[in-house]
Amino acid sequence: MQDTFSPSVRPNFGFGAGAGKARGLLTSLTTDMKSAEEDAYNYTPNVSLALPLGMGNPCLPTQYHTLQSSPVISVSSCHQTGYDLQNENHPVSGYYLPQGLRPNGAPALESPRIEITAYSQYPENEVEESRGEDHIIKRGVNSIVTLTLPNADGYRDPSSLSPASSVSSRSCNSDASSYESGFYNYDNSPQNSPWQSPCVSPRGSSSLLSCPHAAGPATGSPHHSPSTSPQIGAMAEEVWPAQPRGSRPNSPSCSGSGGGNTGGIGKRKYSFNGSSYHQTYCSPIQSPTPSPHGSPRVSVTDENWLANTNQYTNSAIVAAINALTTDGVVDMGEGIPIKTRKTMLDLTPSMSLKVEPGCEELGPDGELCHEDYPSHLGLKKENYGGGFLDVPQHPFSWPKPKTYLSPSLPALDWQLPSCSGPYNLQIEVQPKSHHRAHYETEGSRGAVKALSGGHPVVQLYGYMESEPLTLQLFIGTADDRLLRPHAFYQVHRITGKTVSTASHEVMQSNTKILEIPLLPENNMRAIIDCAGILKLRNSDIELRKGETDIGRKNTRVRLVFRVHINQPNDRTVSLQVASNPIECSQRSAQELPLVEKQSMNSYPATGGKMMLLSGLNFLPESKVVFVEKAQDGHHLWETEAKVDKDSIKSSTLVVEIPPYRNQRISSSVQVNFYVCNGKRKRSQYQRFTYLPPNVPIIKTEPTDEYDSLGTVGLSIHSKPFYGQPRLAPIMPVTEPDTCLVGSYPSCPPRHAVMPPSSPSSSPTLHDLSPVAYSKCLPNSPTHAAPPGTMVPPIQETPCCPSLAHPSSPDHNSSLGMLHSQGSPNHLNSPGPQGYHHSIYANSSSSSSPVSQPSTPGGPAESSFVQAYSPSQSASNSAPDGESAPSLLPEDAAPPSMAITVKQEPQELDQMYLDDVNEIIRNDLSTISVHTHA
DNA sequence: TATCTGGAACGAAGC
DNA sequence: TTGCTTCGTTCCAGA
Repeated sequence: MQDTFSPSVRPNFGFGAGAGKARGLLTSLTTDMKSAEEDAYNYTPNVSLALPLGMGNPCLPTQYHTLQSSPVISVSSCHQTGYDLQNENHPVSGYYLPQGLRPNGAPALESPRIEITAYSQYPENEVEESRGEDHIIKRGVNSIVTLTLPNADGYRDPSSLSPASSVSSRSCNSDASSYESGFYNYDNSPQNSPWQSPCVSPRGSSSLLSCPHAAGPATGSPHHSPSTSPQIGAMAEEVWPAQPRGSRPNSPSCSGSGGGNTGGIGKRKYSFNGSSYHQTYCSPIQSPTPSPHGSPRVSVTDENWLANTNQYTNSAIVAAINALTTDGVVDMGEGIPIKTRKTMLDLTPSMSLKVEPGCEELGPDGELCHEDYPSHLGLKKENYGGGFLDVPQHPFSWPKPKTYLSPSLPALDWQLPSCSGPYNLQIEVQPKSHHRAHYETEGSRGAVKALSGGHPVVQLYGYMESEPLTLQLFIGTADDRLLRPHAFYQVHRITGKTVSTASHEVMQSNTKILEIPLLPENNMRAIIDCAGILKLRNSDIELRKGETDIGRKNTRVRLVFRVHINQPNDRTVSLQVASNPIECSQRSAQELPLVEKQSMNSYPATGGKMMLLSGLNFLPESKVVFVEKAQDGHHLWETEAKVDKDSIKSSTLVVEIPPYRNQRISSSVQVNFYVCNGKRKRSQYQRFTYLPPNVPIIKTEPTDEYDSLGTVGLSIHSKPFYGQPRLAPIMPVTEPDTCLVGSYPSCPPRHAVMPPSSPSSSPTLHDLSPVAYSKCLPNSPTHAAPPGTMVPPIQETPCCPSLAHPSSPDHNSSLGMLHSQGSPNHLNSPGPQGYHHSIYANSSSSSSPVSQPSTPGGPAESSFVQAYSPSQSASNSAPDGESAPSLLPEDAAPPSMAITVKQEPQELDQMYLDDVNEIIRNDLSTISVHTHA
């Protein structure tokens, strides 16, 4: 949020070219805005510049401790590497590119921004840096203004956090919060928040020297960004006026339209051409100057904002101009909705609160504040007492992990690997695919459960220290874009007798994070029985400035787990894994067909075999459609499979595998199929691989649960729902964890550290090393990949080849990965689809010089991925040994596969998501047009 | 009694 | 513009 302007971030600017460019821009901001925009949107070539973190980032080293010697204004545009790949239809290659622009997934790092560093402009004292939401306020030595062109900071209001576990928790949406709402939170985004930038090694990397900025706000804490928004998530909550339960009045929507529950007038319309959508993109909010008041954002009036079709850039520019004209002092009041202002004001006081010991306890990273920490409680009550429901502290406590020592934790929208070096974070037990989220007006609907009836389980492998760690959990998106915090859902802490796992909430960049202890005595394994999902009113979120996502039909989420491991060298390794998608709406859960398992993942092109599908909401009229798409998104083939109507049950369905359109394929071909219950009622895409006729099929052992199904004598394979395959208990399929290009040392062999099966580890692996980063990040615009490319958004390399069990059927995937470091398998991976190679402090950087490929979206990677995707996908999709890839010689697969196999980057085929994506695409294209025009 | 759940009503948006 | 459908949000009631 807010504070994103951390010194660390600056490094980006530090890049020679980038810096120079930036300066030029400054001088000609007014006139050159367009170019800036273009940069932002197109991810122009500055690839090198784009890499925020990379080696190029000089910042890292001294950033925290050293002041910059000279003011620097730089504009950098980073590329996102892999976003577009996923979009099949993006007219604009850069759809996702504008990172800053889009909260969606664009890595903050890549978003173009303008940073202004004023050295002595502000008395050190005057500069208060708040770590964004966090409460830490630091006095910055230098004031640096960072303007993120496109996005604003607020991904979501900090305020949006519902009071922890309290049932009556207030929604973030409360009026108070609205102020922030306007901004997309990119705070976390690397761009904005320095500390999060991977490249930075908090403690000392000499490399940083190169970055003048680094010194930046040394203010003591990298966390603090001068410009940071005053708001603190927690504070916001507290500030909110108490809202009677069930009353809608507070929601913006209500106020605006006086309308119905859903938000009447205020509700956004989904037409992209119209301005309505634009409204949300608002101003760049970050105030360049540290505002004592706490309002960090540069205000841009809505009118102004709206006027521009290129809101992102324009706003950014405007913000920059404002910043310049005001010397960084921005009149927050201007352009900010009354409501917002009010909130801001309210928040002001909270700033001080931020400086709470509790937060500090966690570590230098100001971002993380434990709301629940006892130490905080007192403060909260005192300060926020009125109308705020204090969340009871969790009775459990555990030794405070030292994981947060690193000031530069990655932003929540960063794509992190699930394994790195010896460590591997895995979801041993996936959550159920449906979990009805509760509104603030409702009581809790309980913790997310596992399919088996228990709860999700997460385990960290490879960690041998005695020091406990903290597992972070937040609600992430599950659409086809990069994984990022979900704007419309927050994790909700569940407490009670039935909850065995300690936890507490923390706010980071307007996203509530549940922190759960990972204890050595528990084998670094945590049962997630303390996490529910809170639904925020769409109207509340959509009305926020800068919010670009729409809530309607955007009801799918993923549980995102992170762990930060401090290394001896003071570096921090951050791992992340995301669960399978979870449908959170009541209606969807009741109406949409869901395929949870399928008896086989692959079969010869001749087809004809019966496949048993297991899931929910199957109807007599359900249809099963096999689809093959080209990389450009075009349908190459589509056919309706024969369904055995007699055997249809609500939870099982038997379908005959249709023959593939080409019976003579020489390599496996991945297609998808879905179950359709009618218009707009389709299941997600399920993967299926057609094998060359002559390929021997290896069958996996049927799982117990399906043994009886024998109707067709089929064994069911658990299927990864989204990107991640579900592991069958018996035959755990290792998801091909992909890593960013192997920059990072491969994960330890699973046998050594890992459990036999790794179900859901997210595919992420990226090299965090700075070097890798620099190389990777800058993907060429090409990355923007042709619209509609099926290539996974982010190219990941199989992260831990070793992860694949030799014994596991999945093995193939591992093979593929081995050969190609970037395997696209993440297609399935639920997790982050793009990884920031961010290991900010990662020691391993050296390990993989190669990191290049890992770059999401990097051209090279793309191609690479394509080539292997088939196999990978196959492997991914078919964990069971049947997948062709495993069978095929390593050499054999690649080339041909590239041609025949199309990978679906995202399996979100839900109509919902499609709709949303479509809208966004349209919107973007419109913007793009304007920009170029 | 409080919490969890499932179901459904209500109203607005979308078509 | 109207009517129907879809969806989000709130409310109710039972376990």
